[in-house]
Amino acid sequence: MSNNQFKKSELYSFITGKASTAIARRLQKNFKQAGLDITIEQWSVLYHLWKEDGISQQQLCESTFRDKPSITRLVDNLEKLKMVKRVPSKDDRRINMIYLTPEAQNLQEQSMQLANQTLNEALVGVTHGQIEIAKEVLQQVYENLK
Amino acid sequence: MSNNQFKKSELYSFITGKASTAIARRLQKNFKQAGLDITIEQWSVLYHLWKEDGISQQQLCESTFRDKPSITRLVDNLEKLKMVKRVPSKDDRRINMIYLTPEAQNLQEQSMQLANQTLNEALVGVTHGQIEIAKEVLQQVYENLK
DNA sequence: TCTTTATGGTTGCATAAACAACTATATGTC
DNA sequence: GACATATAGTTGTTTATGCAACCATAAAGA
Repeated sequence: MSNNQFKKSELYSFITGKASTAIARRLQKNFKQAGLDITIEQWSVLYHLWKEDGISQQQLCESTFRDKPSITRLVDNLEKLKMVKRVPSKDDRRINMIYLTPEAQNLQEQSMQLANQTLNEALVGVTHGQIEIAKEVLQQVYENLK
Repeated sequence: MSNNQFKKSELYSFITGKASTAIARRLQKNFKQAGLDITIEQWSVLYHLWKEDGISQQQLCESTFRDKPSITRLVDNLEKLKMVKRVPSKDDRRINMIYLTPEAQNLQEQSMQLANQTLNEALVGVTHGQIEIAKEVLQQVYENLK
């Protein structure tokens, strides 16, 4: 039942997120090297819009696990970069629907390829089975705390 | 040999670090609730000083996986909070040795207890064996990219 | 309908990160 | 010893986060 007893040391890098920080830095570096001038946080917003275009800021909050002010400002910056457009909803005037511009649509293929490449770099020497378990653990942690 | 073929979807939350973000938020919340007024980033610096007091900023960069400007400013803020003190090295005048104040020494027990509690909250329903594998994966990712 | 409450989004403020450029001191080489 | 190079730390700028407070609109309840 309880995890109370096991050894915690070395587990604190979990908290500081060294692994995901390292992945994020590498992805950013790979973007830059390819001449892609967006931040990974902006990319994470585009990623969800590529899956479904025209969703509200609130939906972006949930799918990117960010709070409302963060999304407001990421959308601000993406709008400045002419990557997305805010379109007021006709049904509910509180809602902004966020749409990709053609320019952002063009980034999908290249950036996803760079993301895949980055994951491959990250996972050298890790087996498929280990990855599956790590995914399960991280998913469970997220479910426990969200 | 190659991880090229396996399914990448759902793995992108690895990049965005949803799990470690969730842990960090919960730890911050637990600190706050206990009346501990430090950020988790400041805590991560103190954590390494509790393990070894009187190390240089450069050593803190390496152990916390942060760059030099980040450590400069974290130490700035910790100094304002009277948690640490910069002491110029006599051997090498480029170096600041960072020492805990008694006040910071007193925080160790309580904050580590809160960190353990947070990990327990995070790992509910996860087995010891799964945790070991997740640790190995994250460690390998870090080694691959650092 | 009028009032309360909930929801979607924005703004202000403090902290932190990434990157580049910089200063000061040490080390290595001729 | 003089000059080049490396190392330790700081500063400036842009972007992002977390939290609280706020505004506008919608939905629910009396």
